[in-house]
Amino acid sequence: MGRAPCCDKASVKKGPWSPEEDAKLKAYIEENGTGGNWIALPHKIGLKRCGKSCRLRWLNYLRPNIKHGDFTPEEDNIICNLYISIGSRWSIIAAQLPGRTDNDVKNYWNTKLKKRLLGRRRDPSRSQHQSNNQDQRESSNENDNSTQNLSASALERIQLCMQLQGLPLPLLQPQANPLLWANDAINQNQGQSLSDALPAEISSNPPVNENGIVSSLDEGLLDGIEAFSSPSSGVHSNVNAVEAELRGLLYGEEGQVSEQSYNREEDLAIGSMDWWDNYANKSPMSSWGYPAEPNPISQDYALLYDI
DNA sequence: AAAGGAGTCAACCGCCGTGGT
DNA sequence: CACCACGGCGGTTGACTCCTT
Repeated sequence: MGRAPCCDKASVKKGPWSPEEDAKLKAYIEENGTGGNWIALPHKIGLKRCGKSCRLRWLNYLRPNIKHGDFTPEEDNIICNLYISIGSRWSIIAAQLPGRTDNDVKNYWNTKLKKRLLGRRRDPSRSQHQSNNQDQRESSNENDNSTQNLSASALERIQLCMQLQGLPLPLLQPQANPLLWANDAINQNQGQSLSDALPAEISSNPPVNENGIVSSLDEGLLDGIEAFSSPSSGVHSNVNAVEAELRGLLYGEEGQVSEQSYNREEDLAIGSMDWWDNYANKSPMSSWGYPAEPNPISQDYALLYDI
């Protein structure tokens, strides 16, 4: 049996708020507060709106000191830092950004930052010799797409997997850096089965069923790692590419990630260790390409979660 | 100029945690 | 302890705008 709806869906208005509705809601709350009951509020002021809708409208738009648009580089830093550390905990992230709402931050991440961090990929069709052969172009694009999707989803899913496995937060555990984790699994265990390649933390609590098949939750993640680690795939160096790209982006080298940086083994060491060590242990903010300064947010979060 | 695609963002949906009874 | 109502949250949707062809 499902939960009773919070309001009569048939009688409430949906969709964009009119200026009149905004004015009513704003005037009432500024004078009386919410009264501790959002559900009852619309009835009090004669709005044909769901209480939740009123709450959302107030928190995301009408509330004083709300900032819209034009996120600053510092705000980008905070969002990226926290997203990598804690994932899509938008309310926590937004709480670190005065004037920003969780909805705003979420939208900003999904539409801009994620693409900048995960979505921007070198386009082989541009760097390779131009070909007039349509089949070749399609083939190239296909490979590019699969690599692109793989990199992004693998990165996010590695993070998600770790969180769900209850592993230590990467922020304070460099050895748990998902990229390092993937790299280690790949580079130290070439030729082994994936389960053998998994780190102890995962192996001791494997997301696999009795048949040795990974749970649906982690299939994508492990697909990604399989593909990275497959000797025949030739794409395992894309972990390096992701790191190089992250560094390129985060160190302000936008558009300057070179051809060479994508397939050089040195990148593994440079990208993994420097990036994460800087991020986790030294001056986290400096690793994002902006002036180094203490990162009270990380500290606050560590305190908050007692890690 | 028009059509289609891509990007953006406000708003909705439904689940979950919590506090009150 | 169980139940209920509510607030909070993250994921998703859809309308709108802008861009490209």
